[in-house]
Amino acid sequence: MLNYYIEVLKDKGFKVTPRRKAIINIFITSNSHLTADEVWDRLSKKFDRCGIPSVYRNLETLAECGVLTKIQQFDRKKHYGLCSFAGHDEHHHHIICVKCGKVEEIKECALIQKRYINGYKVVRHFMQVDGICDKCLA
Amino acid sequence: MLNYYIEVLKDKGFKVTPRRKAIINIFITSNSHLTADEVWDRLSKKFDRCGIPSVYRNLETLAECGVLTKIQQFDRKKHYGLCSFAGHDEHHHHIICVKCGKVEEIKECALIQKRYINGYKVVRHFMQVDGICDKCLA
DNA sequence: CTCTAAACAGAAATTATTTCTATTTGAGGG
DNA sequence: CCCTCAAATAGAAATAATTTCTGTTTAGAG
Repeated sequence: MLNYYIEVLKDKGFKVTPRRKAIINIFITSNSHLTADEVWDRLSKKFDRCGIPSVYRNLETLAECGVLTKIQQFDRKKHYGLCSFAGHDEHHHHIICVKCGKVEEIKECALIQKRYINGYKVVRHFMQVDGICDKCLA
Repeated sequence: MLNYYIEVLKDKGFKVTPRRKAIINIFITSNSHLTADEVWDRLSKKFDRCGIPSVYRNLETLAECGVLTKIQQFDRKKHYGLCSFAGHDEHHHHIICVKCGKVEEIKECALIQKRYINGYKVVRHFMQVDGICDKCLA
């Protein structure tokens, strides 16, 4: 699983550094979305020296690669979740469990083939669904 | 137009204050989405004394009423746009012109009637479409 | 008109994020 | 395996959006 994401990183021309591997692992094991601060906390336990600017930069880089996806929460922090569609070019969005924070991919999309809406030429769109996952429902 | 939004405010049990009327007017005349800072700039020209915390609070209040809608941009500021569906309970999303910033309502939505996706019980969802409006296309 | 909760100003605090500079390191090429 | 260098990094400091706090004002119900 880690190796797959590393390949995505390489493919996009980014270096595979210990921090980046560790950050991906943090997301794999956390099974939830995390903020820069939360990632930094966990990263600090694995590395003696660890700057927060690197965390911000790496999260942004990983999001650029599609390894992570940005998640909209109701605080003023940026949240990121692991995206299992990384590397694929498949159009998709995400659903997030409001209880446990789990992130999954969904393919439902009203707009995938629409080029114009209300006379606007569509440039991009994003959708986020918040829900409660099956485990949390049980 | 202003009066319509004022009614929405009243209906929700909020007071109709000079600042709030002025803020709504700013959005009506700007015909684009604005940040707290931009609203404050314009408000300061109409009122001698004008605190930025009030601007933040009022934008949040107006968004709560549905008079304004929050718009996701690629900076780290909160953006708000006037919503002409305020007061209606009609399900809708927004399309924003990436050139002039105009905001319009759209009804296209893949999820309106879906209660479950991937086994998740859907709590809420939001979608934003970025595009180029007809005027900017011409 | 009076009263009260809501709205307000202004200053100060908070905090997420970015910038800057010097140092280190991954990985391609010899 | 070593050299090289652009990319990645640490750490400190700066930035800037937003919130909190306190005391004052005001909208609107009665």
